[in-house]
Amino acid sequence: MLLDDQLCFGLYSASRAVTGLYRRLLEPLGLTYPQYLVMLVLWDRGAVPVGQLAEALQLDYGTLSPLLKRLEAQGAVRRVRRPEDERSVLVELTEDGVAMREDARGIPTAVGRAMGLTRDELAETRAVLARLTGSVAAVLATPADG
Amino acid sequence: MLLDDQLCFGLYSASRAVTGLYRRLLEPLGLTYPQYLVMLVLWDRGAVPVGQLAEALQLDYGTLSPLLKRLEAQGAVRRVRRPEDERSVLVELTEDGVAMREDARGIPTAVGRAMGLTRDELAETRAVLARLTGSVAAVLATPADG
DNA sequence: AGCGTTTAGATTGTGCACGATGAAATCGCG
DNA sequence: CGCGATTTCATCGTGCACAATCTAAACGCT
Repeated sequence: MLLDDQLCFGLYSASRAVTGLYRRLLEPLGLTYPQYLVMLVLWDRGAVPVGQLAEALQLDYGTLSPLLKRLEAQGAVRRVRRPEDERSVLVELTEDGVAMREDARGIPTAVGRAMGLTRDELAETRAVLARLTGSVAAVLATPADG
Repeated sequence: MLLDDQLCFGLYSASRAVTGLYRRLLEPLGLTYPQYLVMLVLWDRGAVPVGQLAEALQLDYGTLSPLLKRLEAQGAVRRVRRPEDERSVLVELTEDGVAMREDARGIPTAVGRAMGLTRDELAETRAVLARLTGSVAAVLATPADG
């Protein structure tokens, strides 16, 4: 029942440390880490509805709506209601948002370097964490006990 | 530059999934995950000053002060200024706080099961993440570039 | 003793993260 | 066609997480 014996705390610490690293790397771009994740999806896929962002990032509207509002306020994205379905809001990059991609080019490798892991360790850990996330999500998906 | 290719996103997702699992497990105790981490330290060490909690959890006063205030409001801990150094605040368990330990007994194994990893994978991942956290922290400790 | 410095902690402001609720548009079924 | 159900998104409230600022107590140096 000790703190450092539990993987959870390691996970929690590592996640916060990495977020802190992104904070420094993204500060020149004026982005936070979750905002950067949204930009990654948009750079890859182009315009997507809010719901697809929510699914890709596993975040709910309560988190994404104000986040997208801030991204829009700073001119990185635009939100447009889709004419063929007025419920849906399409999030698309502005020119500034497209241009940001250049400024963010070096970030993934910088983060990779800072982590100080071998290529194999990176891949292995990524795979294990994906399995872990899936397993935990499955447990959480069962309504009552777990 | 894809989302799922990056360990960071795996880390971020896994951390949030595990926190969600704790949310469910801790709900009967009326604790959040960070509050539970504080309780773990107190159950292990007894009364400690706020600064030691901050160091153990790698959180700053801005996070801990209100968190401890809430823990005190619900009767799990007490905060007492130390007479021999009035700057320092000692956080100690109340009787209710001590008693909570019993209710929390099953949580670590429940989490371990939900993660669905082998004992070796758990240990290995914990070790890799500790190294990663240290490496990132070292980079962040260097003032400007990284 | 006097006074600047350091230390321990609290407070404030911003931005996630999530549960709960609400509102509008669309769909489906009789 | 009418109307309840579903889908899509926004809003609100609570609780982290962190940077910046502030306060008060203790320390150190002359």
